Amino acid sequence: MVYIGQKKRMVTLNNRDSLLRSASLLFRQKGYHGVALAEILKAADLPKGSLYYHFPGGKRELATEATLSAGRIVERSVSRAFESAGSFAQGMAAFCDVVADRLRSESPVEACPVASILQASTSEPELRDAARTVLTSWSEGLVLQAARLGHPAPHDAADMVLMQMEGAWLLAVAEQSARPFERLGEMYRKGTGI
Amino acid sequence: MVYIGQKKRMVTLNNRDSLLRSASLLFRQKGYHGVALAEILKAADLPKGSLYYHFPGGKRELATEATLSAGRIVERSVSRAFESAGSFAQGMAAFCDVVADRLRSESPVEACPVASILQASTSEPELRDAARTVLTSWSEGLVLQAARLGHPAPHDAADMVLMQMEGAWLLAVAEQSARPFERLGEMYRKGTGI
Amino acid sequence: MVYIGQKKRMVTLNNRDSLLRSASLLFRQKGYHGVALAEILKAADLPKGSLYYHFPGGKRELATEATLSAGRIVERSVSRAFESAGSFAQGMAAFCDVVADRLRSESPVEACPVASILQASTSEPELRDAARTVLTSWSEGLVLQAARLGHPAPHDAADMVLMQMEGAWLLAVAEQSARPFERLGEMYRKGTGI
Amino acid sequence: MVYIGQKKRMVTLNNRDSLLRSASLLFRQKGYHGVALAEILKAADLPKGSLYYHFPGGKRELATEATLSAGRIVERSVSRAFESAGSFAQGMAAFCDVVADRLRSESPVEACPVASILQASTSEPELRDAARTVLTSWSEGLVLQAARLGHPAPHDAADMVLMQMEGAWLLAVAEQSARPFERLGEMYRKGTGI
DNA sequence: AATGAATGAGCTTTCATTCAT
DNA sequence: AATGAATGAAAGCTCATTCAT
Repeated sequence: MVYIGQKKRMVTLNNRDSLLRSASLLFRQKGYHGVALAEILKAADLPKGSLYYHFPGGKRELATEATLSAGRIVERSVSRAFESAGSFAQGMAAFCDVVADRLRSESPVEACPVASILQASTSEPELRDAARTVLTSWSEGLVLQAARLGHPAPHDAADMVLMQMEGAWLLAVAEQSARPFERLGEMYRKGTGI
Repeated sequence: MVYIGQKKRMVTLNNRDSLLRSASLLFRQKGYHGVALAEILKAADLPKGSLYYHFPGGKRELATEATLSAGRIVERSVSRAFESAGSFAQGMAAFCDVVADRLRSESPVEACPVASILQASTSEPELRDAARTVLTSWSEGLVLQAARLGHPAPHDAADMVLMQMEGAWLLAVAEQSARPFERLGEMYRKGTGI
Repeated sequence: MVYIGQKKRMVTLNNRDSLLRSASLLFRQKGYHGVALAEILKAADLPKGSLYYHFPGGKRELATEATLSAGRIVERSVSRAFESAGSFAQGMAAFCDVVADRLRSESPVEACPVASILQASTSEPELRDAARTVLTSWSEGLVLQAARLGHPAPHDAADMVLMQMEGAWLLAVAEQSARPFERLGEMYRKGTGI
Repeated sequence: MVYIGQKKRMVTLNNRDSLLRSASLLFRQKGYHGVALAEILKAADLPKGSLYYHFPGGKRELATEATLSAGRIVERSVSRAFESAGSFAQGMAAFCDVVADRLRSESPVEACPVASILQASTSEPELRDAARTVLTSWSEGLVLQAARLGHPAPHDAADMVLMQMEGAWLLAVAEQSARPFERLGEMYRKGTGI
C-alpha cells in the first residue's frame, strides 16, 4: 500500500477498489451465490469487519458496484477496439481478438460479469438493475459505433452483436477456452458475421 | 398422482420426474447455488428424505440430470421448428417464435438450462460436463439441419446460431421479456440473421 | 450359498450369520455409532429390507448379538491357548501370540469387540449388558484356568489379565500394530507379567 | 463469566475453554460419533455459530484439542501421584486411588479420553494422531518415574502400567464403578502389580 | 418369508450480517 | 474510522426405521 495524496482517503479508496476487483473476479468465476464474503475479503487481504464499512449494503451492494465497475471496463475495451476500425465488422473482429486474448490468460475462464450476476437477480432485484444498466450502456456504445461506421441498421447491429458476444462468452466458459471468440472473430473477417 | 399400468413402477417414475421438473424450473430461475433442496422438494411435494433415494449423488446429480433432461426438450423443439422450414433462416425464425412463445408464459422469465448450471461448474465440475453434453448435442442438431437445408457453411451456421440463441436468452432474462427472441426472429426474416 | 439340510432354514441362518460377521467386523473398526446399517448390509451383500427380518430389534439387537458372538470366539481362543499350557503365565503368553497373529492380518487393526460397543452404551443400555456378559464370561474362563494351573490368587490373576488384555488391545489400535501383544507376551515369558 | 485482567481476552479464552471442557466430558461419555455438536454447545451454553469461530476445523479439531487437553490433565495427575511415592508400585497405587476417587464422582462413569476418541480414528485419522500423542506423553512420563524410582526395567514397567490403566478404565466403564481401579491399587499394594 | 421404496428427524457445516469497542 | 468476535438461520446430507406388497 503506497500512500499518495491524503493518507487516509487513499487507503480507503484502495481498499474499496481492492474489494471490488476481488469481488468481480470471484463472482465471474462462481456466480453471486457461489461466492462467500469471507472468500472475497481473503482475496482482497482485508479484515472481516471492513466490508460493511465500505459497502453498508452488504453483499448486494458490493455485487452491484462490482458489476457496474466491470461493465465500464468492458465498455472501454469495446470503444478502443472499434476506434481504429474501418467498418463495424472490423471493429467487432478486433474486439473478439481483445476478449480472446484476455480469456486465454484466465484460469478458469471467467464468465461475463453481467451473466454472473443475472442469475441471482430473481432473489436480488437490485442486481437486475445493475445488469440492465451495463447491458444498456454496452448497447448504446455499439449503436453509436455502428452509426459512426455507416452500418445501415445500427440498432439491429448492436442487438445482434450483444447476443453473439454474450453467447460466445457462455460457450467460452463451457469449453474453458477462448475459441468461441476466435471463431466469432473469423466469421466477421470472412464477412459472415452479420 | 394417476396410476397407469403397474402401480409401484409409475409412482417411482413420477416422483423422480417430478423432482427433475421442479429442479429444472427452479435452477433456471435462480441458478444452482440459488436454490435450496428444500425448495425443490416442496415444489415437487415430496418429503425431505426422498431426494437421496432417487438421486444418491445429491444436488449435483439432480442438477446434472435436470440439465440433460431440459437439454433434450430444447433439442426436440429445435428439430420440430426446423423440420418444416424451407431454409436455415426460416427454421431459425420459427425456433425463435417457439422460444418467444414459451418465455411469454413464464414469470419470471427463466434462463437457459445450460446457462443456469454453468456458473456453478467451477465448484462442481460434473455440471460442466452436463452443460457441454447439451451444447454439443444442440450444435450437432443444428449442423445437421444447416447441411440438410443447403447452408454453405453448416458448422459456422450452427456456431453462430448457438451464440445468438444463448445471448438472446440472457438478454431475455435481463429484460424479463421475450423481445430479444422476437428481434432475433425478425432479423432472420429480414435476411440479416447470418 | 450351499443348501445343506432344510433349505429355507439354512438360507436364513447363513444370512443371519453373514450379517453378524459383517457387523462385528465393522463395529470393531468404527464403533457402534460410526457404522451405518447400509454399510453392514452392503458388506454382507444382503438387501436393504432384510435386516429387520433377521433382527427385529434393529441396530441395537444386531450389535448385541454380534458382540456376544464375537465374545464367544475370543473365549474359545483363550481356552485353546491355556489348554496346553504348563502355567498361567505360559497360557497368557500363548494367548498373546494368538491375538498378535490375528491382529497382524487385520487392516486396519480392529478394536476389541467389547470396547467397540461399550462407548455407545450410554445411549443404548442394552449394549452395556452385552459387554458385561462377555467380560464376565472371559473373567470366569480365566479364573478357571488360573485355578487349574495352580495360580495362588485366581481372581486377582483373571482381573489383572483382563485389564492387560484390554489395555494392550487399545494400544494396538492406537499404534495400528500387534506389538503391544508381543510386548505383553514377552513380559509373561520373562516372568514379569504378574 | 468473571472478567479477570483484559476483558475481551478473558471472554474468548473462557468460551473456548468452556467448549473444550464440555466436549471432553461428552466425548468421554458417548464417544466421538455419539455426541452431536448441538449437545456440546448446549452444555457450554454457547450459540450454534460460535463453534466454528473457535474451532474452524469443526468437530474434528474440537475433539483433537479436547483429547490433548484432557491428556495433559491426566499426565499431571500421574506426576503428582508418583511425586511423593517411595517406589514405582507405591506411585501406581496412589494414582489408582486418585482415578478411583475421580470416577466415584462421575455419573455415568466416563471412559478414558484416549479410548473415547480412538474408535473414530478409522474415519478421522487426525484423531489417531491426538490419541498417540497423549499415549506417548503418558508413557514417557511413566518411564521417567520408573527410572527415578529405581525400577529395573522402566520401559516394561511403563508399558505394563499403561495397559493396566487403560484396561481398568474400560472395566470401570463396563461396571460403571471405580472398583477396577480399587482392585488394581490393592494388587500394587500387595506387591502383585508388576 | 422377504424386500426395496420411502421417510423425517437430526447431523455437521456455512454464511451474511451485527455490534461493541 | 475500522474491526474481529459473535450469531442463528439455513444449507446439504445421512440415517435408522417403517411398511405395502
